[in-house]
Amino acid sequence: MQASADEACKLMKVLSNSDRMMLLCEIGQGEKCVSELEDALDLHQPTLSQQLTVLRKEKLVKTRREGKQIYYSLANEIAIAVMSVLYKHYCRR
Amino acid sequence: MQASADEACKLMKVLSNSDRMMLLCEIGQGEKCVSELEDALDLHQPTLSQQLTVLRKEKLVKTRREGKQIYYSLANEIAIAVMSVLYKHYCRR
DNA sequence: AAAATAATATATAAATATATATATCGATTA
DNA sequence: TAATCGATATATATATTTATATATTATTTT
Repeated sequence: MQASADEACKLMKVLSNSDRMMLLCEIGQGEKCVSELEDALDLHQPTLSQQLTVLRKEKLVKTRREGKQIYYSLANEIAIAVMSVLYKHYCRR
Repeated sequence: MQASADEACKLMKVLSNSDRMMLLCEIGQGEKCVSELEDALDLHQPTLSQQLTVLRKEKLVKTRREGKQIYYSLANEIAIAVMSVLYKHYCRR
């Protein structure tokens, strides 16, 4: 039980930051490159990059390079399922 | 969007601690008093009490006193819905 | 091909938040 | 009023966030 709780918690930790949350929402609407995310979210570039690094390390997103740009997309079913529950309750109104 | 993300995040923060997570699982199986939770989770009493305080303040649980004992039960539908998704993925295997 | 530029990432330090331990307090009942 | 159950205060330890500066990789321009 401790082990399962730790795993679940790890996901909750990644989701417990509103910048990361909004990044996931944006990326969820379709693959986005970093500068598009920067425009959408109004964050300083290093802050954005740091939060994207967290999402990458925890395997919530995957990346693909195309020239100078790096494109991000969602990569984790469980996270998507949780986000969907949250969306229904906090956004769909 | 910022506002919705903040609200959702607040819930994620409460869930991003494995002690609180396990407390919610225990309480989810039926109302429990503090000493029962203490036996189930093997935490120092103040730690337990502090985490229960967080759950109370964020309205994830409600309490009822019966004599000296205080009984805890779940009180938040959204949290229950998220826990249920997590349970399916991390525990039901 | 070297230099300049654009897009993104990393290092590090300071600021802030969270968790934990020890001690103490308050309420209820016997 | 003593014993039990649970909450709170406070100090310390630890983790997270944020800002500033710098590095990396790819593309243009010369």
